[in-house]
Amino acid sequence: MPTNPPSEWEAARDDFVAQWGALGSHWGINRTMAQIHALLMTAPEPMYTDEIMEKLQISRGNANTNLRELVGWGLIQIIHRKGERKEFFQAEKDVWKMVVTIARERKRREIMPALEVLKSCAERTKTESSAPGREFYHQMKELQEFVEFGIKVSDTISSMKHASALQWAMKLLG
Amino acid sequence: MPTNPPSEWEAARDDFVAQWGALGSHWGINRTMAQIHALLMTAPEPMYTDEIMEKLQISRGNANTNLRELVGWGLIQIIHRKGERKEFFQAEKDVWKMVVTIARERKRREIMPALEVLKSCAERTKTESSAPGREFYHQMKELQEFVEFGIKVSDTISSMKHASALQWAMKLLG
DNA sequence: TTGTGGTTTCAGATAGTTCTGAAAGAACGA
DNA sequence: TCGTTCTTTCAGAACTATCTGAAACCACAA
Repeated sequence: MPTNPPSEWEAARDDFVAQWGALGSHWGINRTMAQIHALLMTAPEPMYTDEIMEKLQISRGNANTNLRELVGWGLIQIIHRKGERKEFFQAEKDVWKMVVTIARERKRREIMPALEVLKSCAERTKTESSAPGREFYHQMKELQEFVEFGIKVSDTISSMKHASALQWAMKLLG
Repeated sequence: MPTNPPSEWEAARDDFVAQWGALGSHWGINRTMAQIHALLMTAPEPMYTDEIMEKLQISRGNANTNLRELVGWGLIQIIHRKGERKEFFQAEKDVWKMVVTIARERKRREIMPALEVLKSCAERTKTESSAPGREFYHQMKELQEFVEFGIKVSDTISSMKHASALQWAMKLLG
């Protein structure tokens, strides 16, 4: 089976997939998971496991695990085609929805647990009387308030439609 | 040399250091680097290498490397005390300044290179004529514009004083 | 049932990252 | 110059995250 020479857009796509993978790994997201996501984001049609394995040269186990993980994040969807037994996968293509999804998941998985620790650190040292103890308490409190505030801002923006968020941001910049 | 029982604030601090380390590693920052940062953030006085090694139970090489890295990020400062030969380290304690610093560095190190790839992907496929090719071009363009916009917003907010940013955000929430 | 096409699991292998510790280097005072 | 104190470097060790591949599993049709 001869492979056609890749068109320019397919070559560019390979670069995009590679870069998205690298970016992901700088941000604590498994490289392969990010690559699969990039691949599906730019796929003209939904893809199935074997195509993804082939394209990224990865094993079935790896593909399966990361596809499930992406489904867990809500970044891709499983598609069942009538008459077809196998599962197809398709990524959300809307950038705004994608960003909102990622923000929601990271908040749930990482920010909230961290916030709990900050709260507990503050709570436990509320009554410290030494100077360093009081200093520590204030710092935890400040950090806690900052994070809570950030969460509120993020939630507010996330709940906007893309257009409203854009309009709001334009006002900030203008 | 007998060690005094740790005060409550010191115990809480250990939790904070551990959690900050874990959080860092979820976000692509080396665990030790994040721990050193947490330690210095909550240090009543500037600390020197041996104290840090002792407190975190890490080797000299590890401590040195990560301290340099933190200096490179602009998150900690080297302090020279008169009469003392060794270097002391001290972290920025202002949360707002800290966040702005992190945002600036991540932009420089990770976002800008990624943006370049997006631009190049768009540029290279500007004239594609196939439907998937055009679709890909539009997607890269959209992503590029989104990122550029995000950078502008982030720069604008970063250049504000903490108080102004707060005021602005209150308006958003209100 | 049994066969087929597809998915999931997971023990062990691999690769990538981080850490250690010892040696070399640098700065300084005596 | 030499000795002391502190910092830097880096080869190899240790650790962690990720990946492979094969076996088990599952759903369905014949």
